[in-house]
Amino acid sequence: MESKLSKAEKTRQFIIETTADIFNTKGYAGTSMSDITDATRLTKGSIYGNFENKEDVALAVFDHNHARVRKVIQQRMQQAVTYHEKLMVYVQVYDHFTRLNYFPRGGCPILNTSVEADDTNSLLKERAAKAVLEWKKNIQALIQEGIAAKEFKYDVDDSRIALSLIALIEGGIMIAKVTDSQANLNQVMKTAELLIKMIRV
Amino acid sequence: MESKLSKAEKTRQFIIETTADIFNTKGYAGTSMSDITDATRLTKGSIYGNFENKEDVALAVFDHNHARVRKVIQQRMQQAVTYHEKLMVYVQVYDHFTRLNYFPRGGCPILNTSVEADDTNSLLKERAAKAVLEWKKNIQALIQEGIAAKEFKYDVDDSRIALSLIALIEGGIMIAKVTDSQANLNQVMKTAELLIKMIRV
DNA sequence: CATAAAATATACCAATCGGTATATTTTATG
DNA sequence: CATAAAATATACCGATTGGTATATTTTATG
Repeated sequence: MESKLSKAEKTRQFIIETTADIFNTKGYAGTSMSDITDATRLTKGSIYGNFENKEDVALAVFDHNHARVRKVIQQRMQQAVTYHEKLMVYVQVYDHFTRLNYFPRGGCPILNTSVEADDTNSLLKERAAKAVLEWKKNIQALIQEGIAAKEFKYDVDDSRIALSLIALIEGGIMIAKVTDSQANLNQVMKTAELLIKMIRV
Repeated sequence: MESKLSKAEKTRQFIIETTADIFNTKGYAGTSMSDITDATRLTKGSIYGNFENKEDVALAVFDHNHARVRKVIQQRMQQAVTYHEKLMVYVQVYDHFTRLNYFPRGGCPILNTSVEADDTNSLLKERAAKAVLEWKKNIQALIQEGIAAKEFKYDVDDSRIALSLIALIEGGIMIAKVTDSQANLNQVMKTAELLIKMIRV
């Protein structure tokens, strides 16, 4: 019988899922192979049978964590009708950043990976950079469609708005996590809301 | 003769200065004692004679890097006349973030330390949190003085503006560093400028 | 310039690091 | 149910980790 996932594929997925939070809290340098074997209750042989090395696990984990966050956003965005509402999904999601458990423990994987890897690990950096630029592109597309639908002003600087929204979110998360205050993120999200309001016709 | 600094104090300062960039690029977990001895050409005995442990070095290095950034801002702010100009110092400084070498290699120490330490090191986290809240307080004070001087609207939400400015800057730095694009930070700083313009009477 | 104290270097520690070669077990297939 | 292949476990590697006890050197002082 063809099982959907081979044993190894299942193990691989299991390793990724059980170490997802570890990498996202302790970081790449801070996570050891023994952290991985302890958490999975597997041995090194099993880990190295499914991954090339620690970096390879970290890369797969980043993709997994990133996909998880994306999924939450996309899901909510489908419910939204207007483009204004669609953009506001970001504000709403990060307004409940702490409470909701959509997010992997340790916060935003893009932020964590970007900040750790930008000077130390080119492969992880590349993934994080791609994630940021893809995110930017998605927001720009929403704005452009909103313009076409006469919802947003025709001369909106979509690139600037997209980058600023991302910066507010990621910077807001940084502040909220280090000060242990979701309220601080909420205040930043109010400015994000203002930014979105300002581009409406 | 009373020398200003004792030998040990000079060595301590030397260790802090020569490892400042290392900690800020590789992070706390990523920096090893041998990184420190290699860079300083000192031995472990000398390092441990002046610091309790690695964490103790990292804490001193954070204070040093943070003070360095603060100094640049304060210096420029003294030249500014109006409160609008004072707030714009942030925009101007981070508009040249990459070019200028005020900043320690590795980017913003507050961002780096916050993101790494918020789930792993309570002492470093505490320092970073203090730095953020002090920064926030300073911006709020500028806004309040600007209000008193009839330069800013009387009903400005100073807390929200302060947090949003910080978020834009730190989020913008994250984006710029991971995408290797100062231009991305400049676009975010344009929004910061807009934010500052909006509170004027 | 002798001497005590302070600062630095040397030599070492057990533990852990990431990684690998090989043995064992589990799985799929005829 | 035998067998080959795939997956996992065992046992090990040298290097490096953060840290310390002690020896040596440098500094300040009477």
